[in-house]
Amino acid sequence: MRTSKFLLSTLKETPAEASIASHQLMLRAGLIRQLASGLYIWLPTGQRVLQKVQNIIREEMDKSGALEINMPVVQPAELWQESGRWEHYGPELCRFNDRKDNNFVLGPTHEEVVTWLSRYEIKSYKQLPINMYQIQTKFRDEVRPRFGVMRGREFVMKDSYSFHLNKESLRETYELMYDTYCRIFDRLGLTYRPVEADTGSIGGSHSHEFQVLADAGEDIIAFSTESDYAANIEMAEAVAPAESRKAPSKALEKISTPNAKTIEEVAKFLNVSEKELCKSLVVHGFNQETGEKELVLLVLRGDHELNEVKAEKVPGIAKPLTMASDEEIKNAFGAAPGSLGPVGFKGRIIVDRTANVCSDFYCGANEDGFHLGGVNWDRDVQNYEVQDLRCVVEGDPSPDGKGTLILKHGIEVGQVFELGTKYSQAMNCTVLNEAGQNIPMEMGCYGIGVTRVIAAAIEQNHDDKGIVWPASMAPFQIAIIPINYNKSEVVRKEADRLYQELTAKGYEVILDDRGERPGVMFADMKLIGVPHSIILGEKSLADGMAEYESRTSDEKVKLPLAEIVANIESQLK
RNA sequence: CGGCGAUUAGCGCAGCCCGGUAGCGCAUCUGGUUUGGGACCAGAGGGUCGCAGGUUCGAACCCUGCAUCGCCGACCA
Repeated sequence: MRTSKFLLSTLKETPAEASIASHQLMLRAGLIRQLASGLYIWLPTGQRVLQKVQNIIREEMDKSGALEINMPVVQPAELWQESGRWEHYGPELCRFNDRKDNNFVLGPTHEEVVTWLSRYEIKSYKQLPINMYQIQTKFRDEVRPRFGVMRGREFVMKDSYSFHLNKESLRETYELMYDTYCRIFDRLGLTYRPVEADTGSIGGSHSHEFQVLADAGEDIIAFSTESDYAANIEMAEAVAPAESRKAPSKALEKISTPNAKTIEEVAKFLNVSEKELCKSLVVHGFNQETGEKELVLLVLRGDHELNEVKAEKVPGIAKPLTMASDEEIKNAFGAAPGSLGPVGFKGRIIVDRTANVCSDFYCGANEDGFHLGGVNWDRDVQNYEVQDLRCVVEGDPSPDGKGTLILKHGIEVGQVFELGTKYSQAMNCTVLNEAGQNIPMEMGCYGIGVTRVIAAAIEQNHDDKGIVWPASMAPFQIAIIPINYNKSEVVRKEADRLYQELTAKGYEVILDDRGERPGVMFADMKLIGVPHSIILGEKSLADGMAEYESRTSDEKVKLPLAEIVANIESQLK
């Protein structure tokens, strides 16, 4: 490619809307342009990267035996009504009507469509297992699109779906996909970790996420210092403290705490550590026998945070987790949030494992402006349950008993699920087994955020000059930077000759034939992150020399012209 | 969806408080000079000042509403 025939579209200044490195660099390097909130155009440079990532994914998926298909972006609402997700998916699912007033959705994912497909195509266990994938555009009307393509509304995803006669077969393919994903992310040159994950709204029983480690990541991952244990913080278990609760040593007392409402304020006012307080949160729940709505009080130690995913999984707590309104709280407790506590509360109380070993603690008195001190479980509060409710913090013991936990930010670039029969049962997707019985197929699903992978790669690989692509993703492998291309015939001839030679050998080369000043060319090629550069100048050429520069080092190496190609080829191997 | 903020040339911004000729830097185009790390000189083009309404002799500026974009939070295969 010659720059004069290309749309380089680099920017010297950073557009104001971009806050993280990958977003800024994708705009500056001319990879993407924003069309509207969460919607992006992929410019030629970006499209080249996108295609490289897609090709790697496609190669590895094909190698794993998966079959590529292509499903429509637009899907009939009936399928979503069948699966039940028409009601449950919420406003993120973009719905619309066609001219005949039929309901449709823009596909945020394709479980329904692929299940419909299998229902018609798969009749016999002899056709199983089968794994079908596509690389395709998805649309999710995100509440808050941000960080460029990291969380766009429209994005490219590789999604695959496997169908099985039984759980053993599903587990085999799950493992195969897990390994395939490792190979894909290895080839993409990413630093990542597979971690145990929650299954979220897609449902299912068993799941791993593939997390690219980066400070800009929106997820938090817990790792063990001494074992392979790694889990999304949503899933990471806070094990029950080893020490047992101390016996009460103080009497219950009521303390006036004017204007102290938050844990921080109360701790400061009482001049005690936040660990000596317990915080009380009120959420919606329902009676498990009658189904009647009720408020549930969750109690955590003052310095801990509620893990909403864990709370939602407790039977009798509303899903999605909903905090009670101030009015509901006032009616049930006689006090506003900021002065709530378990003492005297008649409803259901769920206590976090760690809060449960607190003794002589402080909590709200259920009277505005007052807290209680010297509170003790059993003595002062009798009817409560104990659950794991909190987010783990650094230093907590690892759930596998080996080492302690550390926390890091991650970008979720892939996830694998064992779905089981959630969709096949709801949508009557069955197969005949050897005994001639119709049974619902076991399903798995496996996704990779293709566009997000690119942002994640840049988060991990950039410097102050621009993107430093992993070799497998770079839009071009080699840049030829001729100084005085438009004036010096010697330079122009050699640049053109090298360009032809390298292109003929199948390398992806960009020749900067704009005749720009050297600094401009150096800056642009670094910004878009071309891994290898050949610099041609009149003086060096007179001595039969050219210069080589790698994107990862600022040093230029002078080499005889005759060796320059062989030198680069050895590095590209 | 809540809180905050922004919207003026392709990009980054000033002008608004205190109403009266719409500006700066970068980018673009022309000519010249220059050519080893985002040059210089001279000139040129480019604006419904987000939209609608109001106040006023007169609104980028004051007032009201709306829209869009962003940030923080909530949310999220």
